[in-house]
Amino acid sequence: MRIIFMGTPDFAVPALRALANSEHKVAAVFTQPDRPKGRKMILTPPDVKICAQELKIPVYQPESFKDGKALEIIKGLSPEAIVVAAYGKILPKSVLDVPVFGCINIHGSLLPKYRGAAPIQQSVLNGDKITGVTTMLMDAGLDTGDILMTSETNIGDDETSGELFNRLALMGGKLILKTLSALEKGEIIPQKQDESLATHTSKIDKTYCPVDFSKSAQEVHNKVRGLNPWPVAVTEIGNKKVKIYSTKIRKENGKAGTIISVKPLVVACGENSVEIVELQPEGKKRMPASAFAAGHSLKIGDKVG
RNA sequence: CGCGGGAUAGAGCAGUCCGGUAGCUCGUCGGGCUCAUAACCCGAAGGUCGUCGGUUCAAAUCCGGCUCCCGCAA
Repeated sequence: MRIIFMGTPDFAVPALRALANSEHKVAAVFTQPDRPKGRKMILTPPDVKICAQELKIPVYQPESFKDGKALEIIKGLSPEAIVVAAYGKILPKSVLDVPVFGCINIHGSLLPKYRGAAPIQQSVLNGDKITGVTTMLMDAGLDTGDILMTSETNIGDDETSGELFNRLALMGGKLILKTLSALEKGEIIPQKQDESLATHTSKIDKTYCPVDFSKSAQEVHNKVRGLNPWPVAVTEIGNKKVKIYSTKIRKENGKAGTIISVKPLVVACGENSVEIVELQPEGKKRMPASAFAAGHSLKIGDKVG
């Protein structure tokens, strides 16, 4: 099948690679324009662009679809399908209507649950046990199109968003191949989404980061792993701002938000407690919590948060 | 010139303002105690104080250049 691929971050890369290595022909890749990133605001190309260049596939980075130029390019490529994975732009109906097989989105949740921006992190934050990837036919709404195929997986008790991202990205790559070949053979009956089960997720930003130790240890743990590797849960220990990279749930109880053990470093929560395993103080590198404790003479009863 | 923190023993920190034999917690190694231990006690090893230059009788500390690391903001 002749396809156009649209995607931006690392999540989309395995799908692009899977397609490029398949019997399908990736005629072009659309991705977001290069953006300034990092401390020095260096202009950085999206991961998908880097991958596409390596695969010698033409790359287009339109700022907008509004002026119709991008539409002309897409029509000129005469794709049979457009595959979209975390592209980060809304496609107008005029584009959706171009390919005969339609525009197929790879979404990082089991739709209709978690429509929208950050489904993978949201599923970890909520402590879900099961998630997956969905391929769907895009329509004018936000992740509201008919479902083609799904693939499920369990979320590990200590799995981080980053780890789940990687797994789902690979699953997405496999699923899109299955979906395309089934579509070609006419073996798929698109399923309407059950609107009564639909939920939405918003973008994750740093307002999610502060940890509330009055919540249960499980909720704290979910926040820590859900926000890893970005933007990372934060709190304050000994007047220092620290990011918390990983925690373990423990059964001890105590006054919420206080240290109940220094070695290992354990903080009491509203219910049970969490051991802080790895953290990063402001201006410092990541370090084991034991190292941080060694240099800051923390005491049992010290307040955290 | 976006704002800011940092580089000192294997790790994490103090010491820098006010120059004068480099210290703390942890780890490591040896010994002791113990049924036992990640607990406790005793002891030991381990550092050209990021780099280059300047001032000085004397620099981790004061002055200037350079390199690297990180937080915030975007």
